[in-house]
Amino acid sequence: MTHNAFDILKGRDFIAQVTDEETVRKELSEKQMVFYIGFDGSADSLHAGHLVPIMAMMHMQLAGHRPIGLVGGGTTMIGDPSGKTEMRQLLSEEAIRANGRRLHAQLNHYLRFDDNQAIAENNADWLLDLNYIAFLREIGRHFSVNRMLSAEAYKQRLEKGLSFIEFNYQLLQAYDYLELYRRHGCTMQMGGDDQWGNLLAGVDLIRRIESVTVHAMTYQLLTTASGAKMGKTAAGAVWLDPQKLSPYDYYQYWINCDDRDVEKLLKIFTFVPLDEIKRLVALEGAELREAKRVLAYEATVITHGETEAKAAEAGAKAAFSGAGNIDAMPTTTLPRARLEGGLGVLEIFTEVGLTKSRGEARRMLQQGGVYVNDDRIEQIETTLTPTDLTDNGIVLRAGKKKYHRLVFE
RNA sequence: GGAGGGUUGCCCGAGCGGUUAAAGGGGGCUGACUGUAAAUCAGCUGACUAGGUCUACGGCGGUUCGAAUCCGUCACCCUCCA
Repeated sequence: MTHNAFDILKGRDFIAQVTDEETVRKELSEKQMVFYIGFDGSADSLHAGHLVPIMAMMHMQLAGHRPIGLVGGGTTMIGDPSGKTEMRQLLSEEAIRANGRRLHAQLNHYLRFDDNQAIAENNADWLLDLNYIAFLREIGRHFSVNRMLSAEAYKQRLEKGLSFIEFNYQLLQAYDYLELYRRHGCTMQMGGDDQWGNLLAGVDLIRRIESVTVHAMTYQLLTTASGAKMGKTAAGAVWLDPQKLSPYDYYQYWINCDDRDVEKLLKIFTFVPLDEIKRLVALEGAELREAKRVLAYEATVITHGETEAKAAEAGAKAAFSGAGNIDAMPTTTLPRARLEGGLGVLEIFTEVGLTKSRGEARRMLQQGGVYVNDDRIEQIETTLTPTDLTDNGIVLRAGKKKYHRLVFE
């Protein structure tokens, strides 16, 4: 086993492209490197898609390197057109600032910032007050429009339309790198593979202005076996903020992954050693669920901590295999009087969020997807009363996988 | 600045005065099969006091017994010309 960060990342299939593999590998094994990853400030929480860069940063930090978590308070004012089909809604400065603070707070769960082991920056600090003319003279002159236009990242947008504000994005990101090089001696930028062009722009800029060779590395853009982007579901992003997505649901997201993705996900989203992963994914058929359990548990530990991960696991066991702790299921507490008065099944399913509307609850019931205490409900008018109580509560289930427990006081 | 094209449900996309809550596809949901997997098949997929009403085809206004469909206007997007 090696402790070289490069080999670790490579072994776990993070890496897509590197400016100079040999030099990067060498530098990573010989000295502490300061590196940065930028996070877009357009949402108020990170989501599972961001975990790839976060995990990469964690591996790097564990190997002794120093991460800079850059929040794009300035660049988000512009919007990165790379790989996007259309221009994003521009947010207010205030909203972007608030998002930036929350993102830094979240990064703090994953990286150790004490003793300056990691650095939190926000490019609003140097971008917002830039002088346009000075910027053009110092930075703009180093950029070739011809080359920018030929970049893959802009191809799609050249057909659909690209505004000048977005076209500037790359210059700003390159300038960020320069700034971080100057402030902190940062010599490596990492990012998703769609960022390759932007990263290289920064490398070029630093070479031209500072006559120094710095590096860039991209990690794979993950898609699931069925072709969807990692970290997105039809219901929305898989948020890392427990307020926005409960640890129970977070655990469910991972355990429900496609068989074909387990190995990839274990490598990227957990710290499980490679030979252990090899053993886990060698399991066949239903046995593979053991690997998924490890994946879900470990991933949940990283984001929500051990206590929450155990609770999520116990809740899942209670729901799906009759063992575990029934109290750990998603639960809503209601006044006992409501139960005594009779709780309409359609109402309560909608109230706890198992269905979005009464209409949906009705439809699901008609299709046989509404269960109370594991009994299928057939009558639309069914109401729950104290006789339905088992173990002091009532377990509602929508379809096969969505459980919710009611308790009364 | 000029000419033309466009804006439809979660997404793509048909419709071009009534029979359109709006074809078709994707996605999603439920059921069957299973392993909380995939694939497959079937059904469903605006809301509500559920068979009756309300809201919906970029915004507003108009014509008409009746409009997503016609007219005016505003906004945004695209293409070509300057």
